[in-house]
Amino acid sequence: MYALVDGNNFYASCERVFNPALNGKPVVVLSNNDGIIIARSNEAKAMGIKMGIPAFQIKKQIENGEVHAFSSNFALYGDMSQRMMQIFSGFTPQVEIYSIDEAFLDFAGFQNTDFKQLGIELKKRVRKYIGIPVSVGFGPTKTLAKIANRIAKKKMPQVGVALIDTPEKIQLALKLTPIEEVWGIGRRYASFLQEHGVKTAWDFTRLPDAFIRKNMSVNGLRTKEELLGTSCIPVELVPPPKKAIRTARTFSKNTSDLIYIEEAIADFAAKSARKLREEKAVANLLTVFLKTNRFDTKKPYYAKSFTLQIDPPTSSSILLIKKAKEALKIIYKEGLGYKKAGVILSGIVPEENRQLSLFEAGEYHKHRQIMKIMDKINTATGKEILKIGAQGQSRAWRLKQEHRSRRYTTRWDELITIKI
DNA sequence: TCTGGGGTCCTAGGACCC
DNA sequence: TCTGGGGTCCTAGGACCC
Repeated sequence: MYALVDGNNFYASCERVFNPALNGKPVVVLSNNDGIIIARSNEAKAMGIKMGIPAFQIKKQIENGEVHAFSSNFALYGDMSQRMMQIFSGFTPQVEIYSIDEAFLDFAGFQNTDFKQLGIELKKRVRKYIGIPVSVGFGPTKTLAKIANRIAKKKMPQVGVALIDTPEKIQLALKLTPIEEVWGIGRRYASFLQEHGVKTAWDFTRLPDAFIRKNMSVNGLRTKEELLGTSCIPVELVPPPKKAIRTARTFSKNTSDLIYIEEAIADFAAKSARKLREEKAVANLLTVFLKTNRFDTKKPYYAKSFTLQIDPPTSSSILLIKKAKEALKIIYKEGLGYKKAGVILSGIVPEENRQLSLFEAGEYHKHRQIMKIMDKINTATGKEILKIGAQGQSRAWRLKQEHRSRRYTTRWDELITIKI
């Protein structure tokens, strides 16, 4: 038996933990730059506020206090997430952290367990210690656990726990689940399947294997098997090493200024490099991309990327910034208003497997020492106190965050400063 | 005026090798 | 008139997830 546990309206719930006056009120959380809606409380959903819509569409309701809006505060959500996962691991050591707000729990070997009761207990404990409401779905496969979770949330919100443990319940659950709600069936496949008369998860399991294989690759087939109760997606207790690391931002304003863009790209490269060092890895490919505003119908859309080989592979912010600037110069065209840019590191290998070239050993160790100290200080202070000069001070491209809450759980200095 | 960010996997087709 | 077979690796594009 597997469980899928997730935080209800996770980001909105995190904000409420520190602002209980907002319980029962419409709350939304905005993306970077206060751009779009990325989380909604039930009350906000009930008002018809859709996921992913641009924030300006509900600007009025935010300003007149009808809706409470928060800029995203990922330092807070990340920390709350860790605490929540900690509670999960008190129920089984087999926990796969699937995303910031959800985890698969593997209950292999739990004989004669009342899972429903276990789910209720888990919910209670998370609520008590973390303050976040969660939903729990149990099923014999991960895909069915997902479905059970959805049913718990939609059909039995008072309990918030659902269990699929017999063939009869599997069938019923599949018939209750619209095809577009199935894990692994996205927008494209859903509309394709609907055109072929598939409305529910149950209809999908009636399709011939050959048809699924031909149109949806082996993944489609796997989903079918999982829906029928045969587990083929294992729980991953150890996160696999990253294959790509990316840092990208939308600028709050269009800019054509190469100096500012260079600064932004340098900062993205440094941030990516730091994530790379956290993985204890080095990269041998670096991609820089640059885009104009894709929503502007009056001007031609320009989006280009360029990838450079990094030889020998490195995780040094200094070297990666240098490379990123090179790549930027290749794709930068004067006179365009750029809206978004980013840096992607790939070709990632563990640091210990790194091929050392004969002549760079000295420089490599020098950089390594500098980075180590930099990371140590920045981690200890919780701020980016030490930076490479190229990352700049002006931050003209900085994020717009008009509604950010405090970093309640991770930034004590900030709290104290505000009190004074 | 204003539209996010960070990932993964699969497949087809081309380049290249013997 | 006639133009092999078998394999690997890489990349771009398209699908998916949160």
